Amino acid sequence: MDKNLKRMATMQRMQVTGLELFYRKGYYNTSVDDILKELSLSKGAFYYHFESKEDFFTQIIENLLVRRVYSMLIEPIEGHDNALELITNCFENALETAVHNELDFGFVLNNFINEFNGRNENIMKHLNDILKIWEVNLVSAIQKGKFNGHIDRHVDAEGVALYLMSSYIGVRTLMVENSPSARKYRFMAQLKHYFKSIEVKQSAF
Amino acid sequence: MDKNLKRMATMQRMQVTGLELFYRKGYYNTSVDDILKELSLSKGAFYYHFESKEDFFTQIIENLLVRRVYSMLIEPIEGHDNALELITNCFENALETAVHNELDFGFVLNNFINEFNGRNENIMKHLNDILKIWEVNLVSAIQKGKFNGHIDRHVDAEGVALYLMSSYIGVRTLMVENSPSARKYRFMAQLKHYFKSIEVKQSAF
DNA sequence: ACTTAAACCGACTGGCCGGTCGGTAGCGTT
DNA sequence: AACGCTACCGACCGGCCAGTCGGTTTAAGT
Repeated sequence: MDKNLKRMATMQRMQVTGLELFYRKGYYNTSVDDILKELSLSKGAFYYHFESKEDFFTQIIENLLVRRVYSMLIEPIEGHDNALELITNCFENALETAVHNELDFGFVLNNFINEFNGRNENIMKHLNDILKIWEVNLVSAIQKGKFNGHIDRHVDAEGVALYLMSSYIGVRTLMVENSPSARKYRFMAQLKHYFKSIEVKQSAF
Repeated sequence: MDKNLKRMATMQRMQVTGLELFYRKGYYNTSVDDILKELSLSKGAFYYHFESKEDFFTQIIENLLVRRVYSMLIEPIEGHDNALELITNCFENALETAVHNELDFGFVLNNFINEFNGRNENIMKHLNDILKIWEVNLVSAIQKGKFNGHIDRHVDAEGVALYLMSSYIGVRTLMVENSPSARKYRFMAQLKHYFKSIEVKQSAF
């Protein structure tokens, strides 16, 4: 078990650095040696722990990406409060980390999906699974909102989820170069506008 | 001039095929030879007409991308009719071509921006210019809509433009794998919802 | 028929990158 | 002290790719 710890620690270090570099420079434009140089490790170490570059990336998805998407985009919307408020705060926080140029997982997904689309079916399946998880959880949050009387009963939960995911993914691309902070602010304002159009109309009777 | 025509024709063929392949496989994953093979041309022909792969791509942006973004995303919203209707129809058409897996230029921009972000500043500038043009035209269409009494005077035109671009770019990523046609339909329904929240409220008096 | 230049050919180079493999350092076990 | 195993080293291989260059084809001009 002690030995296993050593093994795990090295693999973890490689994966964390790998994700960081793949995110910044893209999968195909990051060589295995790039990652190894960062860690002062050798090719031998890499291929001792992983079968191939693709296997390495697959494990990164399963060990790091999935969990971080959970903690950043899914757990925050799981409560029983007003779903629209939960989602608003969740997006606000996620975009705030994006403003600071940190790893942001809606955008990471967008990047990787674009890079692997039509090129690596296996990895695409993994990435789509994560999107699916996000989507399912958004849908159920919205349905909960309808049940709790915060959201208009007539809205299409899947449609709203799709629209939310779309706008989030898209705004991240638009934030990469031009005044991310201002764009985040504008985006959140419009999101609230949109939410007003689907929340229950409480006429002032 | 006759000679120039030959020259132009060959360069045009290379650029059209180049854009097609860069779009499908990515810039860095498409070799110059890939493009040449498709056209039964040789390396010599390529480097006779273009200085480098990067120069080639820059010319593709300026000669093809810019124009097609104009005809697909900008000209359709330039009229004096109801801005929200114009934009709705424009997005509807653009997403319809996307459903059929054709070149779709909102998505092309997203792809390329992700690929070049942090890697090639020069190309990024060109791509951002196109986004800027799109944005400016959306903003002015919305302002026209406010002036013409179709859109609520209190809305933030830049915010709406950003939100529209975001959602469009994002939904294209989400359409690449899962039931694009159904998602297009859902997306358009939500877009109309959103538009209802920013159009002028005409109480039925 | 001869000249000239534009257009195009394709073998080659140098560098990078994923993956291999024969070795070895360190450490616990006996 | 000898063994054996995990973790790691780094030289090397084969393939790919952007870019080069000496040469050939084509066609217009004279």
